[in-house]
Amino acid sequence: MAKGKGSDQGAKQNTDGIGGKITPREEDYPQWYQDVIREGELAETAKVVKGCMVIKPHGYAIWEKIQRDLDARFKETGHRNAYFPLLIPQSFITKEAEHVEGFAPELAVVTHAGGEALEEPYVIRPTSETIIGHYFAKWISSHRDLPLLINQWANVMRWEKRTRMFLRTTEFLWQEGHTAHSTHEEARAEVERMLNVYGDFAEQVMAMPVIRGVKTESEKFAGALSSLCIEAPMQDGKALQAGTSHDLGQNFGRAFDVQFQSEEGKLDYVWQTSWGVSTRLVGGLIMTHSDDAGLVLPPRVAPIHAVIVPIWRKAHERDAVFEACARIKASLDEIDLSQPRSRYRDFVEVVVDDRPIRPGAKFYEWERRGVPVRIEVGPKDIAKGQVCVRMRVDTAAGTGKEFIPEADFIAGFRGRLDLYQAELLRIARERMETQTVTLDTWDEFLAAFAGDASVFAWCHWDGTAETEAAIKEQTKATIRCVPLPGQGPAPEPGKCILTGKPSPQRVLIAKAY
RNA sequence: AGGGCUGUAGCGCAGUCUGGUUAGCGCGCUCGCUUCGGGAGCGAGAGGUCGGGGGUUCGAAUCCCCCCAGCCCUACCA
Repeated sequence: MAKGKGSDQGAKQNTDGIGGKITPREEDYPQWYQDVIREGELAETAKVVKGCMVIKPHGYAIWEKIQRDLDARFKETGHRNAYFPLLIPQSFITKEAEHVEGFAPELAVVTHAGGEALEEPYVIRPTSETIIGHYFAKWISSHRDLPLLINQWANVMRWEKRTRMFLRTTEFLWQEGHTAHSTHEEARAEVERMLNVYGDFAEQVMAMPVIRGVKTESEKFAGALSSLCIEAPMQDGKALQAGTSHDLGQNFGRAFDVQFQSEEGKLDYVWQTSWGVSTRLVGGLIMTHSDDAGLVLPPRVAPIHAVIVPIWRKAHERDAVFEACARIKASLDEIDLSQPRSRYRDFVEVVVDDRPIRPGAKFYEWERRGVPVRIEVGPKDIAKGQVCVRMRVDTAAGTGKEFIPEADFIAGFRGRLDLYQAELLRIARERMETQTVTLDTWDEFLAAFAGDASVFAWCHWDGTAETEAAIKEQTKATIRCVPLPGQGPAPEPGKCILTGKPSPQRVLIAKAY
């Protein structure tokens, strides 16, 4: 076998041992996912608490990036943050019939406090519709109090049977928007508006393409009239429900007696919505971009944009190299990455890795952490007034080692990040296209979902829950959503892929996380 | 919740079947010297409730019981 001359050959032979091993995706995708999280120092399983995770600083910093961008978008659309109790009186949960049925199996309940049994147990919130409904009832009495647009950043707990880091943990961090409106039309507009906020965020900030759609009756939120969602394709062809936006109708308004007096003086129940995204997004980020060398981060969610690795041998070189590193960092520090009309200013985050270990070891480490840009500064570079640049992933934003005049590099840095961001989205979209198929026969369908395989399949469906369940039972694939206008193939009638009965349009089917 | 696999140092593992002195190995970690543009070399070190509890035994990482946790497959699930 011919030996590759590229450095990658040597690297592969040494992946176990120093640091941990990252299992290649083709070998074992779930193991790869866990390896990336461990080696990227994103999180670890709590172990001492079932199903929970410890989010480590680098992982949490990504969540903070996500939070900050979304928070600005919520405020931009008129929402205000508030905070409600973690514990909810058990009786609240039971007030909305469908809601309690949906959540009862996964509730954690506090039965004792202060050394005594509680008269009425508290539920640890799995979501806050009920307790927020209670307060909405107190806050709303007139149409002048509407719309009421509230968001909460919080943790919630759902006792899931099976957990996976970031994707489904017992406790997770999220935001939940809760709004109340005087008409159903207005509430529906809000539901759509926030779904689009999520969709835009996923694509623009996370560089994660999504399909926007409507959940089927069996997949919708417990207690909602309907649920909109964004579904993101992962590298293994499975779908990740990355965000949901629910039309709650008047269900919770009735359950919690949230009434308002209209302009005409009539009493009516409010129309409510709720919408949320969670730390699951971090899992989606990992499975959208990362590779066998570890984490890959789009610049807009990267806690660190660039790492500078000083290269030197002799003591007298050291000072000059460190000085150059400090100068380059200072120049990069000044670069403003803020988006137009942003509520917050964002500057380039740079780390100079001056630890006394060999450069190669640093390269591997920062690659595993997903830092977009690596800069090497050595005596030769200083002599030539240049920097050596290597992007985390080869794209149009940069390929291989580039040697660039320092001033040009600084001047082009923001553009480089923007292009890299765009390239990651382009690559993800291309992959989505290759994973997306239009299927018309059940044989094709069975083949596409054989074993552990999954694709994004556009198929006709007769619209019945029975067929939906049959598809799931036979293939483990589920109807992810009925696409919104502009998503997926243009609607045209056809025949259900399983039953042959008439279908008005194709729906998205995939295995799901 | 059912089935399977697993739990020994930070990470990855051997040892368990067939019980027996101070529980090993690789990497990582600490110190020293030489090194430093893709995971350095040599030398000297540190680091362990063998997941937890109970039992059998002269003696348990090893055998038995219970529990906890993780991974995979079902089932369940915004």
